[in-house]
Amino acid sequence: MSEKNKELAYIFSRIGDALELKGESSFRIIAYRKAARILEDLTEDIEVLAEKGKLREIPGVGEGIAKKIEEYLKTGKMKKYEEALSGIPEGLLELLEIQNLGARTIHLAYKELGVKDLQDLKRVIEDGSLAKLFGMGEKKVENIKKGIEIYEQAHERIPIYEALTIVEDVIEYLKNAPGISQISPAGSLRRMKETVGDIDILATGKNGREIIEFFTRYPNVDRVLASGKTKGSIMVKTEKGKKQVDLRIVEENSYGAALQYFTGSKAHNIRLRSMAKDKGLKISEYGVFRGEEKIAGTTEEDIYKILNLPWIPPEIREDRGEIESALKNQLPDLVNYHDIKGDLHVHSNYSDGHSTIEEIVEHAKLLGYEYIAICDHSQSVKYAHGLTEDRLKRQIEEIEKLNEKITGIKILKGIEVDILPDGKLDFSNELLKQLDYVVASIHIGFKKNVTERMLSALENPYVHTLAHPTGRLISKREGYDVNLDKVFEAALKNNKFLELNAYYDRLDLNEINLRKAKEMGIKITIGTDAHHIGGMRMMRFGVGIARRGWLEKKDVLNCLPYSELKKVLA
DNA sequence: GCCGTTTTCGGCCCGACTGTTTTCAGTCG
Repeated sequence: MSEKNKELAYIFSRIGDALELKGESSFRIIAYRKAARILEDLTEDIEVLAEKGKLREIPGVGEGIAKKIEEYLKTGKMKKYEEALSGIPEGLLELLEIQNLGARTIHLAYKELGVKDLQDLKRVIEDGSLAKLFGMGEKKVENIKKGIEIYEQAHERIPIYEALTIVEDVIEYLKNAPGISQISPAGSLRRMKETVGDIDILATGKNGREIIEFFTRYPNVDRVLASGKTKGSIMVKTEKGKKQVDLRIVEENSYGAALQYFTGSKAHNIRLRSMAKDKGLKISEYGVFRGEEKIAGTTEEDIYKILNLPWIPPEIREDRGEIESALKNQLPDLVNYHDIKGDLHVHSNYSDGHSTIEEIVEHAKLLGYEYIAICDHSQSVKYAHGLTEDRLKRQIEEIEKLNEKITGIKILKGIEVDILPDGKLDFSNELLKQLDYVVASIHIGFKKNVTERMLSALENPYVHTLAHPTGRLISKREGYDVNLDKVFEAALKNNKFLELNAYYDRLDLNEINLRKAKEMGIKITIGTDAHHIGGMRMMRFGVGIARRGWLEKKDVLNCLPYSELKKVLA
């Protein structure tokens, strides 16, 4: 939320890395990384918490970390950070991201061979000096070399959209593998994170080796990284480069335990295993054990049940309070894809979309929607062929005619009206008044008084929703310079909705902000911002992120049936 | 470094694989 939260999260994470390189106690390292993760997730402003003396109330923040936070907030510096990084060259920490290469080896290479960055590392591999170090050898070096290769071509995270496309194709292919029975995506993909590191698939079947071999013959395979009887790993060619896909085969009676384990998150799993331990049990990817005796493992539900927990949906398994809620039997009843009754943000070929209104409507019917809102750009957004007043009026007429003609679905006359650099809206109130649904957003002047402009838009009686409130693009840009706290307050006060833009590169608001909005009592709309009918399928990512933000059906405007939506918008 | 109705000290999730080792360390997920 606040800049300071992010800065501190970054600092603690770097301290963790630095201490790892220096061979510090692993528990201390874990403590720093945990603090980093929690700060990253925190919606409250750390400065505010510090002022109120509430730092120690944050789980994972004890005396030591609290003091360091205070020191940083007061002085802008942290002695521990400088200490931890001292004597560690700039390029060394980055090497921790390379597969098959860990802190011990990096440290060794640094001490013995003066390796300071990736370039040095490649050099000592080529000249053979790394292999000669104590405990090293040809094969280890060969694996590190492979790790570097993967790091260089595929280490960036994969957008959920791309990952899902790949995994669905691979799973479709795997259904024909000999003797395969159950198949599921696992990992952060199953948790619907906005980006994923790698693609994990879990399956059961009679002959693991045969299934893995079948897997390695997947048509788009670029290279086989590993192929055994329980695990296979391939690089798949995609439009955007090569991506790694892992397949694991487990026994039928371990499927639940393995699925739970490989879905993660790591933090969530550690909590579960701790709880199990307190009960004298042990959880592994093979099952739950009391001593030697296996007492669960076939289904995920069984694993949770043994800990007296209801099954927890994958999207919220992040150790962000879901276990506490589950213990109290107060898990949210998360919104589902089939709860969505319409798409409230679609562009037509009137502005920069590629589909006609009729095509969009037909497609919306196919998706089972009750309504659809056409929200094209307004006149000032020239690059998107924004509608002039005249063209908007023509569109209104077309929609009115279509509404008389078609059955089974309602078309809402909408607009995505720009909030101009001076804070005014791009159309007059007289015109906006004629529309069913008004979305306001910023496309011009990202750095110019964004907060004030949004606040004034939220004061306008004809605006319903603020679209993509932070303006971030996941793979491209940071987002507006905006004070979201103020925007949220204004939305609440004026009874406005905030958008979860489901376009895979936006996913804006993100899960953390969604949860905050929900807790404040602000309702959310999920819109795809589709520019062609194919883009309307982005709704599933929107719902995935909504679930990660703990949203329930009642928190989402477009879960309302048309009759009720109409009343709310009026 | 954090944490605690079993502990204010002594724990902190678990197992597999690999490669380098004569019994284990490093790395991964």
